[in-house]
Amino acid sequence: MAHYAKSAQKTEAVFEFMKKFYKENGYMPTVREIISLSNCDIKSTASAKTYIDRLVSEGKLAKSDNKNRALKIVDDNVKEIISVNVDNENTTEVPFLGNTAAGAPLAAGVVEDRSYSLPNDYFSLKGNNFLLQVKGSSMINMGILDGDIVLVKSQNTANNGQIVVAQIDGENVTLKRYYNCGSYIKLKPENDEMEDIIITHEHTFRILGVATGLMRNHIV
Amino acid sequence: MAHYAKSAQKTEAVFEFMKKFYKENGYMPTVREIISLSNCDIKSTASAKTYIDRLVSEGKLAKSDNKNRALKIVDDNVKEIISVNVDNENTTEVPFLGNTAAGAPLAAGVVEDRSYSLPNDYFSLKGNNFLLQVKGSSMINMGILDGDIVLVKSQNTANNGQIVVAQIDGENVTLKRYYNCGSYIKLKPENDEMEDIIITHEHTFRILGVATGLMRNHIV
DNA sequence: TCAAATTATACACATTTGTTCACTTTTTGT
DNA sequence: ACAAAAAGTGAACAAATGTGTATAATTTGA
Repeated sequence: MAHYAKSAQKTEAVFEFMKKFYKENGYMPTVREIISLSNCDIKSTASAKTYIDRLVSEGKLAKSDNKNRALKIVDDNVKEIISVNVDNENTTEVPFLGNTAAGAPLAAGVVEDRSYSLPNDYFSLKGNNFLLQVKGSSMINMGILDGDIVLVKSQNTANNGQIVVAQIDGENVTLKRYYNCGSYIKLKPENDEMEDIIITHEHTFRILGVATGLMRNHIV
Repeated sequence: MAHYAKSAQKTEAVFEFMKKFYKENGYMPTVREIISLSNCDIKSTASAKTYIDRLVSEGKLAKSDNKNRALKIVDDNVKEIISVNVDNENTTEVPFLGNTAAGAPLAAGVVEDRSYSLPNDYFSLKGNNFLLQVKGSSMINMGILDGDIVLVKSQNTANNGQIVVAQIDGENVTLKRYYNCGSYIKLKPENDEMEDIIITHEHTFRILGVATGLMRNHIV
């Protein structure tokens, strides 16, 4: 009863076409539209029907017999299909760019693989923002713990005393309190056991943003 | 060409039915389904078609001729139609019930005057949850600061060592680490300068929930 | 290479569905 | 109350669409 691997790919292609069609038109394609409009190289209504039946048996489509276009995408991401990434009035999508030890999270061409919808009536989300996960306990005195996600407002300058996301020598990204001392820059961890970091002119230094918020999804 | 006011209401009722049907089924009703399934008291397919045509001419529906169920809701709030309940694919509304010094936030009949949409792919939002703002610095060792908003999962029991929202003597609500010591209950503040709270049987004690997350909208 | 399983095709057919039309009923404005 | 306009009805029809069957082509595993 199992079907061949190659066919599984084609089934998926048909499914993709159907979702695309649904997104564009608001209703599902007919078997004949699958033949003529998809690029799946299907020439018979019976074949199209076979794929639909398979998708139904795989649980990806719901179907009522003998009804025209009466197919429903049961995949959880139907909503995603319909309303693509829409910020509604209460939330704003903010990209998640990795963690503070992960090198250059804002390098050109970085593709955000994830984002979170944040309540914009709680967080201040003007301008460009991103999220970063904290690694280590260097900001423990500020109530910023290992694993927390900080909300960062993108900007390349900061005032003394602000908590910044900074990149040193084009390498790792770090979250520290920032002081511009003229001839050098001081990054102060909020952890009594850690030393200040002094950035001299021999190093490249770049501010990526300023921390403006925080999320934590486990309390231990 | 104009039609009567009463009919306009009926047109709207048909439209509402169609949107509801679409929301539930993922596809639009046929003229015959409008007759049998809506409560609009329509007995003829021609009548149903008349309403559809009117909705199309009003710009509320888009239609391709001679196609089955080939209707599209052009209203901007399609997304709202699809994902009801304000919760869209990524967020869940969680009520904000005041602060930890605000008396009984969960008293019967309390009306939440506010709520926030939280990203449910970050926070764990199974079951009933609410939000509470922390007053004071009793949990500072846990990285929970004055003014933070804690996410609380509603439950009336807890394990030893969990951070609970509790109500003592029916009065103020407090956030502390919980230990059931048999003959008494100990609430331990995570602050070296504060004393444990011992709840004896002379007091009433009630667990309202367990802290599972945290938000902060300012980093100083 | 060979046979079985799978996939694909063409076509006929039945059902679903949109559309039209003649007619009736209801509503509206005077 | 009356006529015109609008709305509603039922039935017939045609188009769109899903379904089943017989058959051919392809793929798979040995």
